[in-house]
Amino acid sequence: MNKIKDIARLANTSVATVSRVINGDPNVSEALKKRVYDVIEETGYVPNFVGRNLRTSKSYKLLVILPDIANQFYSEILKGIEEQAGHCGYDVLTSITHLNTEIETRYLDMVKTRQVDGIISFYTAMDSEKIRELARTYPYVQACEPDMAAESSYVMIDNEKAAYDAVTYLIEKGYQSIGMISGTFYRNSENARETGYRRALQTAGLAFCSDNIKHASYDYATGYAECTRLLEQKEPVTAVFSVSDVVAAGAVRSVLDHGLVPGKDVGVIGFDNTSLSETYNPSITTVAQPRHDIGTIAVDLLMEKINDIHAISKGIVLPHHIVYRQSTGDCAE
Amino acid sequence: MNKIKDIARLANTSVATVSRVINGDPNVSEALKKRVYDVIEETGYVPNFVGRNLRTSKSYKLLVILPDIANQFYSEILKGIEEQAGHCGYDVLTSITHLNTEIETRYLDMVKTRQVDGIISFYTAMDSEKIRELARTYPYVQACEPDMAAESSYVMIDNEKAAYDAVTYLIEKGYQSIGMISGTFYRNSENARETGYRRALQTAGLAFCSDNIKHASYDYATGYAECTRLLEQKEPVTAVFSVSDVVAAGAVRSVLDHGLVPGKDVGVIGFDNTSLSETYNPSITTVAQPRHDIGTIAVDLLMEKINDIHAISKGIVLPHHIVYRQSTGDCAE
DNA sequence: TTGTAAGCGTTATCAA
DNA sequence: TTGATAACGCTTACAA
Repeated sequence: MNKIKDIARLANTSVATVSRVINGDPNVSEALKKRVYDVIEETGYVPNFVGRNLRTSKSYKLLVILPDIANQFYSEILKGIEEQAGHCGYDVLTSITHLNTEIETRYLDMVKTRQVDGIISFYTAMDSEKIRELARTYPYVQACEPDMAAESSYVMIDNEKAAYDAVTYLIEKGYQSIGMISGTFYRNSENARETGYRRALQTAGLAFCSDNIKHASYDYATGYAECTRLLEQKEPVTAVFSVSDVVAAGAVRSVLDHGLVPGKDVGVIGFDNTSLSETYNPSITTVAQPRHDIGTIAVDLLMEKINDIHAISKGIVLPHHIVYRQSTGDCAE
Repeated sequence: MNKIKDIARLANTSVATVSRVINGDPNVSEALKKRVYDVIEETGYVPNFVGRNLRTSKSYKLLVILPDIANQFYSEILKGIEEQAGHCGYDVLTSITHLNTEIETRYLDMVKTRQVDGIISFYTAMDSEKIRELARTYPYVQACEPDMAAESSYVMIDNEKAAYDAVTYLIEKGYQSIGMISGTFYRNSENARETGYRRALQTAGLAFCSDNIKHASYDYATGYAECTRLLEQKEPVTAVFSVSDVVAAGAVRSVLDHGLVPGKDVGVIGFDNTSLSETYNPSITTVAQPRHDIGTIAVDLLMEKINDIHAISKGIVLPHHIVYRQSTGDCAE
């Protein structure tokens, strides 16, 4: 494998000059520049970035840590991240933890071991103190599901208000007995959304009944099962607010299997506006997050920390909106 | 930021010894080892892997290049890759090209610039000659959608036979006029599947009509639109074989909107056994690929090349199977 | 404009 | 068992 030294020898010049040519330094004569380019062309030389990165203490790589790629939700966010990172001259690498702390540790270490310049994380299973220490010392930004105790920069929506808005909409639609299918993983947002759910009931003067909050994994089957419980309990619900679209899809199916009509007999609202909510039959009303913006802003926040690790940590809250579809009787067939 | 030199000074020893301790060299006295560990603990020292990687010419990182993360299909494959890579002491990084050649080039270069030890690619938009040269010189394995001219190792299913099996099943179910919704991106597998479709018709003595092959993007909307064309053309089809589940979902919806019953009036088969095919209403019969095995085998093939870049290139073909669901009248409600 | 040489943080060779 | 030091491939003062 050719190194810069070989190129210098073949082009009859010094490694410094070759380096200058590679890095577009204008202070190289046209003749020499051409000679070097020719040799690079001939030999197919590619600089070793490990050597470069060591010397410059920069990798121009960002790492995005996702809990789970199966979640449609992250696709559009990632596009925003890549777009903005590209503007800043950074490449984006992604890793998936599958909610495993050991794996997460390995990837978090990539910023400590200088293999990436910063990290954007969408979920952490680590304890707060560890993350706090990390965020204090290395560029680290949280998105969507921040651990507030970490005191890092973060970007997210107002989950409490989002839930409040969704449930309030169900109430406006005339549904009186509203259940919620929450989750068991993302406790921060789940708690916030449960709070919003209760506040909406309270504001409307509806009674809260703890039986009406169920908890599902983020999959279709448990969404189906928990909705079934809500529909078959002593005081059945007539509407369901779910913390995820796939769970809402399971719920809709349960409604159908009970001989009820989604959006008429039973209203259903999901969360995240994933393509499933759009394509499911019937289509599912859902709370949409500004995914692209979440991505670009996460990068901006990270850049601030990369440029100055002591930059003040910012929390940025972005607006959400509801997408109205058949499962609440909107957007008729 | 502490470096190995600092640790050596604080522990009153040499950098060589610290390096030995870090790397678990047994030839270090217990006393010294403890002293070094204590200092590492106190200081929170983390070795700089860029320095290490430069010295050892190894990164113990693999890069997986995906065309598009929105595709559910890759999630399980990625798990297989991560599992097997873990066994081999490698971390897995992922990048998404969005089918953009420029972006793909940037990520492919990571193996040339020595930032990763090898690459597994699920789709390439580059021209064959470039990929051939890359695969000759660096560890590079193709999965699912190989460019055969690249002469790299690869792992995939037999797409021709998979399509043949799917269409033959529709014929066995009694459908006589079978359409196909192919795609416009993954030409290798699409061509193979179109060939399999035609061979199945031929084998059954059914006439092939070019009007019966439509081409959709890999999304719901065009699946819906193309199926609509198949159902409304002069000689309407009574069954549809689609190269992707999401397209099949659109097709199913179109069938419903024509007042027809999927799995009875019109049979539909999708491809990839993504969760959508399982959860869609009605559920969708589909061709399943051995996703987990595709992942582990891709890693094995890559390791062979990492250990010896001149190792012979292997093509591995894995079995597929059909998952029977409602859209072909199986697996009754 | 060009070249020499130090240095990035590590590992590994060699000698002690 | 330990330590001194060269080397990995590159960038960047500094000197010429």
